[in-house]
Amino acid sequence: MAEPIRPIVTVDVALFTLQEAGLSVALLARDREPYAGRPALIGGWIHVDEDADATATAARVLRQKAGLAVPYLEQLYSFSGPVRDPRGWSVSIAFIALVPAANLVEAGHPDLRLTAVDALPPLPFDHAEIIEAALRRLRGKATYSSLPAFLLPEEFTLAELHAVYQQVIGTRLDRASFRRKIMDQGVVEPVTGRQRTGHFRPAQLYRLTEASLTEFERTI
Amino acid sequence: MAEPIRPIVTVDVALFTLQEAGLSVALLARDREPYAGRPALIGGWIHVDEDADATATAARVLRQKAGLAVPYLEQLYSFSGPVRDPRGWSVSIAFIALVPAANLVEAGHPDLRLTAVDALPPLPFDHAEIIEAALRRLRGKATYSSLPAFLLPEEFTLAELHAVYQQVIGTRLDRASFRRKIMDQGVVEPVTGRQRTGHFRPAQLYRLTEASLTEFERTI
DNA sequence: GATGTTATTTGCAACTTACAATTATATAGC
DNA sequence: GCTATATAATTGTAAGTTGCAAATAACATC
Repeated sequence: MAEPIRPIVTVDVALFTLQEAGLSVALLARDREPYAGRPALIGGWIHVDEDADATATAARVLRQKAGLAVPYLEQLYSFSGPVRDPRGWSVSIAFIALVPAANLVEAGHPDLRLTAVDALPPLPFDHAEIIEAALRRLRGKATYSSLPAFLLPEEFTLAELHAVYQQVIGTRLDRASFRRKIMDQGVVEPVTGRQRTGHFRPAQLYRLTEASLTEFERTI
Repeated sequence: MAEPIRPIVTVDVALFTLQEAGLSVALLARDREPYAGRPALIGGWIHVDEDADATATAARVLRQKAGLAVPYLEQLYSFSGPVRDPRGWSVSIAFIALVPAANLVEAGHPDLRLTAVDALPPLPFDHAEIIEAALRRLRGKATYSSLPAFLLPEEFTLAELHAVYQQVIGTRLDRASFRRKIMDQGVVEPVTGRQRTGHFRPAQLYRLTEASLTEFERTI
């Protein structure tokens, strides 16, 4: 039996960061057809001669097209079908990446355009759907993991962490309960001696205890 | 620029059911090379001329190779890389399916072999890794959703549901707390009038209130 | 009707969470 | 220096959850 026709396989990354305008996604003008010039998710082909897996493709595409190494990269879902790409039956292995805003400004490609997730333009392919799914995952995981911390630089205050969780989840969270949870779960550790000083009482600086995602304990 | 080489794309399904031996996965002897004759996950190629998306491929493969329509089918993760398949750089879009044991016995293909997840044989490709990831997802979602209920027939007693959750999660759960949670979250509704009668006090029969997965409420 | 067994509910202590108020600590102005 | 001010961090408490144990309910069988 002859081998069936192979679909097109690409990787797309929903790269999130936090700006004044709120949670934002990075869009990049497409450099070729279809939809050349239109802003879209950062994406590209798998290179079977160099990529160790799809995650490596995502990391390479982020590096080559956006000039970035991201502190958090997670596979989201694979979108597929005959019509999502005009070139034919296709699979997009979609990823979520989180990056502190400072990294994007310093290291990011100048063509990157950050758009608040509540003010997205029309997007090519099914990229709107991918961003929607990414937001659902992001908001879901924020309720039981350290995920939102990857939107902050390595050292941060608990007040900043609190604010980031609220922005990601989209609701107000009690200050005292939030601190207790984060401390009890051992998500962060104080950076000994280091305090952020402003005009008022200085805040203790913390960092994540784990370089990777930590999930909170939960019972049924 | 020439289009890059397309990887192989297949779909693999980790089909779970519950037997006396505990949570089990369905394995099927492979009908062609590579690894012809070896038991492996149910899987197959995407047919770009008939499949609406990868989920449709998974449903078609389950129907054609296992004779089954499953009440629960969810995309798990895409596994990829140059060495997982001897034919070359490949992507497997992996799925989780749950089915009540009775369905498998009645409708399932006779070649299906059910193997307890704690007694798996060596498996071809990265199927052991896929099953491991599927179990992690299954156990994770069991703590905050109706997922394990899809291993039961449409009508079930709360004692049965309790037992299934315990088997999936792998720990003892308090009877009273479990009942309260399931009832408070509105996961099930009583089948009015219907009771399962045995030798002792008959148990109320319930069914899921939603045909699809329901997640429990949770706060950070 | 007494007994055995499973189904279901109840009571309560321990633990969590939401909300409000209090205490702590810096700068800035005088 | 002392006070005002603003943010950081903790504490107190009521309301809600969960874990554990015991009590109550309902049927079949003898």
